[in-house]
Amino acid sequence: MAFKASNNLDEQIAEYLSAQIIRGELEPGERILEARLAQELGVSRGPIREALRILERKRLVKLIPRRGAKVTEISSEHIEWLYDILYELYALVARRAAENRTQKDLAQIRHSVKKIEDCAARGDISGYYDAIFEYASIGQRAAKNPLLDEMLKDLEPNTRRAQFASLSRRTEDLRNNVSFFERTARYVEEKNGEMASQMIRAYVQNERKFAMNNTKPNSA
Amino acid sequence: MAFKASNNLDEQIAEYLSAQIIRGELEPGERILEARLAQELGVSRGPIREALRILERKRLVKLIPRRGAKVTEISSEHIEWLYDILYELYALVARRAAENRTQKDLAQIRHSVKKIEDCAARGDISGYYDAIFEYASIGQRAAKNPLLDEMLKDLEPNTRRAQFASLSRRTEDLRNNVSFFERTARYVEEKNGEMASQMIRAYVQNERKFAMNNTKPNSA
DNA sequence: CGACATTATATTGTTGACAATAAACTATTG
DNA sequence: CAATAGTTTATTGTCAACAATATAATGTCG
Repeated sequence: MAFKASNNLDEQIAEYLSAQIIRGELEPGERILEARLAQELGVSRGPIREALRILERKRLVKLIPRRGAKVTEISSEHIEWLYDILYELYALVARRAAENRTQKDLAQIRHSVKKIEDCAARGDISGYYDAIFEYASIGQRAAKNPLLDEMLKDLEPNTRRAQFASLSRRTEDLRNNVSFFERTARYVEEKNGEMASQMIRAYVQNERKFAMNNTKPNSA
Repeated sequence: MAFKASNNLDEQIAEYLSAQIIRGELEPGERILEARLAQELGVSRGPIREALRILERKRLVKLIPRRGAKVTEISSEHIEWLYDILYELYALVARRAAENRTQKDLAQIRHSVKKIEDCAARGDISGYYDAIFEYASIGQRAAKNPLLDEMLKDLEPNTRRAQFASLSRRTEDLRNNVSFFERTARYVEEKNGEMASQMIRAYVQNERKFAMNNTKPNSA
C-alpha cells in the first residue's frame, strides 16, 4: 500500500480509490474517513482531501460539508439516469466525429476497431472494455468538442462501474457488439453523421438494457 | 473583503471567485496565486485550494499540477462547444419534464414563467437572467434525472459567463424570448415531450447565436 | 552577442498540530 | 422505561511551517 511520494499524491490516491469504487470493494454508501485512509496510505490528510475532491468531480463520492465523504449510490435508477445522458451525448459525439474527423482520426479509429475485434475474438473481457473506452476516447477527440470530451471522461468511471456488475455474464454477445463499432466507424468514415449517431444510440440502448438486467432495483 | 470564519470557507471563496470570473473581473488565462489570494482574504491556503477544486469542477479554472490555477478561456469556440451540449441536454430535460412532471412541478413552472414575464416587462435584465435560471432549475427537477440536473448546474457558471458578455445589448428581444418559455411550459403541461424539446432546442439555438455575435472570435 | 548551465526566487505540495463541529454516549428526570 | 440534556469522543476544518518543484535571473563560455 506504499505510495510514491514524489509524483502528485492526490491523483495517485484518487486513482487508487477510483479503482476500488468501480470494483465495488468500496461499497455504495460507505463512508471514507480521512484520518484512517491517511494512516493506511502513509500520507497526511491534505492529499486525501484533494483526492476526494477529484472523486467528487467524477461523482464517485458525495462530499457533504462537516460530515465527510460517502461513496455514491449506483442503483438501477442511477444507471437509467446515466444512460439517458450517455444516449444523447454519445450520439452527439458520433455526429460530430462524422463531420469533423480527419484522416488521422480515421486511422486511429480503424486501429481501435481492430483491437476490439481481437479482444472479442479471444474472449478477453477486461481488454475488450479497455478497448471500447479507448475507441470512445478516439471518437471524442475526432468530434472536436473538448468540453464534450471532458464531460464524458468525467462520466467514464461511473459508466465503468455500471458495467462492472454485468461483467461476469458478458462472454456470449461480445461478437454481436463488435459489429456496432465496425458499422459506426464506417459511417464516420463516410461522413454520414445521421447514421453514425443512430448506430451509437442503438449501441448505448443495448448496453443500458444489459446493465439494467444485472442490477438490483435499488440500493439507497 | 473580510470573510465569515464559521461557515464553510471553501464554498464562500469559490462563490466569490466564481462571481468575479463570470463578470470578467478575473480574465481568461489569468493566473490565480494561492498565497496572494489567501492573504487578500485573510485565510490560509488550505481553503483556497479547496475552492479552486470546486471551480475546476465547474470549469471556471484549469488546475495544472505544480503550476497552479488559471482562469479558463471563453472564446467563441468555447461557446460553440458549450451550446452544442446545452442544445442536447436541455432538449432532454424538456422531454423528460413533459413526461414526468407532477402537478406540483407545474405550479412552480407557471409561477416561474410569470416571474420571467415581469422582469422582461419592466426591463430588469439581471432579474430576467436569474429568473430563467430558476425556470431551468425547476424544469430540471421536474425531469426527475438528478444526474442531468447536477451536470447542468455544473455548466451554469459558464453559461452565465457566455451570456454576460452579451448582457448589455439585451433589452430589445427579451419580450420575444418570453414566448419560448410560455410555450415550452404549455407543452410540458400537455405532456407533449416532443414539442417541448423542439421548443427548447429553438430557444437554445437562438441564445447560442446571440452569445456568438457578441464574442470576439478567439482569445486563447 | 547568443546559447547553455547555474543559482536564486517564487509558487505549489505536504505535513502535523490545533480548532470547531457533529456523532455517540451517559446521566438525569418525568 | 422514554425522552431529553449534558458530556465525551470521533471527525472534519483551518492554520502556519517546511519541502519540493518550477520559473526567473544571473553568469559563463563559445
